[in-house]
Amino acid sequence: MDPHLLRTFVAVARCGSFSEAARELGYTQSAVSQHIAALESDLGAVLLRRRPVSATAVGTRLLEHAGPLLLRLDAARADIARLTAAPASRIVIGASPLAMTPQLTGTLADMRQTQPLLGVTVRVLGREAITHKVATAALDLGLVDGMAAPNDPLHLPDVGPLTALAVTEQPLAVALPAQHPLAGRTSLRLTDLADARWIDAPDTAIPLAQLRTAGGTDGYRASLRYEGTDVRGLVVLSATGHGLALLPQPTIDGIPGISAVLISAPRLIHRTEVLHSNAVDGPPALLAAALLAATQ
Amino acid sequence: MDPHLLRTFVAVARCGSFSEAARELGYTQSAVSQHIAALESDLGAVLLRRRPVSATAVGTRLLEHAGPLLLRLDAARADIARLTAAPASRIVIGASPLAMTPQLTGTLADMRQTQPLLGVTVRVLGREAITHKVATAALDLGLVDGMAAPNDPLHLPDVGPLTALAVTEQPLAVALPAQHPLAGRTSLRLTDLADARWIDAPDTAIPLAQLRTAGGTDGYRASLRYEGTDVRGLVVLSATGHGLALLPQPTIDGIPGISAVLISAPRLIHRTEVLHSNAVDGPPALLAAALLAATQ
DNA sequence: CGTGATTACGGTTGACGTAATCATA
DNA sequence: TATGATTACGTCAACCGTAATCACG
Repeated sequence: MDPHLLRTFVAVARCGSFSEAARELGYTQSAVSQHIAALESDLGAVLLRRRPVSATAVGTRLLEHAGPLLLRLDAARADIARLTAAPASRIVIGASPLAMTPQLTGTLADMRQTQPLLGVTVRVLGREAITHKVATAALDLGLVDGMAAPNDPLHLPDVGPLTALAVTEQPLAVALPAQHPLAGRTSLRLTDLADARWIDAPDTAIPLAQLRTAGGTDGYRASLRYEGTDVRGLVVLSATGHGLALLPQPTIDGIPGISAVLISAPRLIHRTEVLHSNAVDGPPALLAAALLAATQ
Repeated sequence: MDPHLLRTFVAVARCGSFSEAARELGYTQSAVSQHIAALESDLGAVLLRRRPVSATAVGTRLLEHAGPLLLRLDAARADIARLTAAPASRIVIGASPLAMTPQLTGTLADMRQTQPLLGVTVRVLGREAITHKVATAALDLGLVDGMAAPNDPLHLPDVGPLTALAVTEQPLAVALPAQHPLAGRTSLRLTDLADARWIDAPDTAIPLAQLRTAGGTDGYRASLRYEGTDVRGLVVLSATGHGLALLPQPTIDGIPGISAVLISAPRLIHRTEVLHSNAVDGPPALLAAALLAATQ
């Protein structure tokens, strides 16, 4: 189970073609064929059906292992490189849309005044992408938001020794169109909305899959899938009755046409965390410390 | 970053000796030396100090990556082998001490009546060991307990695509000696006990480290460390005033000399989960389903 | 000095490319 | 028949062992 072979395997499975994967990896068709043959003989199972190429049951299972494995391997490489290399003067921050609160951007502004030469890039991404990219050093710092029980850490994929620190906890609210029958309420139980129509915006609002897990039901059906990372667009959709969305209360409060109704049960909050490789020094760690200090 | 090299590296770091690691791995001293040299040149950093052998800062960091990485690699191997091999008639169950409730052992007894030929082994272990061993197929089924927010899954190390299903949720209680001033209370806030003396029994009761995380304080100091997996021994220690322990309420209720005082805040419960490789058939999956069905 | 890590060197193995062959849409 | 996977084979590098060397206690 050489990582090279695994890498080839995932490439072939993704491309659906030996030759295409070979091109992508800079190998010959033959080498790819030999890689797959080596893996299959090593594991004693057929991993791929050929012509057309598709993963068998065993192959599919192996893919579930291979992804995280290769990610962690890249993360380890990148982490060691980060320790070895000199600290950069440029810093790239990845943030999920709801993590971009005025509170956080404010402290970032303060930070820049003390270190004006620091080149800063902010990149808005989905939550999983941020975790992966922080681990593999494609980002210096991550700001991730999500839903959790009070004082509970977010459930982030385990991609290596990263430091996650809570920055904010805000109440959760449903974005209801102003004319919605429940719009007048001050609070609601989440389960009361299990049969409503929701907008599934996994990279922006709380993913519906998470609501189902938290509620233990298979409700929270999606009327619309929203791909992308723009909060305003989601709010506009919600205001015009396309469906509900679960968001931090301050984000939706005061927006015309929308009523923010707090979730009273189960006890869940919206949480933002800073994510970085747990180096003690360097601009990312300093900035993380500043964000943490500013919000406590 | 060949896994072979990583494996050699962790062996050397653990043994504190190239020659000892060579013996353990079945290599020559020379091969081990070459492995370490290859790793160091690949990563461009010195990983080990020699004479005596100890890990450098970079080496220590690499060790943090290498452990989980190699574990996942073993898990992937074992998982594929499990899919390929015929289902065994023997089943090995790993359980953390507090997961061994009459409720669970009862359903296991029922199960044996329907499948009397099934050879069953029960092995009591620490939580981490169970997760690792289920992932690497050293166990067919795991019963793990822990502390969590209501309806929240346990925070288990991510060692691959395992299925974790909730079996029980029980209230948490502190085991107080009967003569303790707070023993008469029906419930307590956990933070009120932050300055008390605790027994740190990470493999039996709730680990104190977790209490600190949940409470956000660095209290809950240990007066005694209890290694091992025997609940009765822990209770005896607690009854004779050696320190407090956090346990599921039913476990301590009714034991003479001990008062079980419920935890009212923060909202935390004791949860038990069944853990198994998510195969759909075979004895482990059937047993997991039976356990789940019996407790809902 | 002696134990233990490193370096030198050789044999074997394994990996990849070229090219021929096979199989399937 | 054409595209694309497999097999055959040659070359080259990588790996590990033997043995000599080096270095620290």
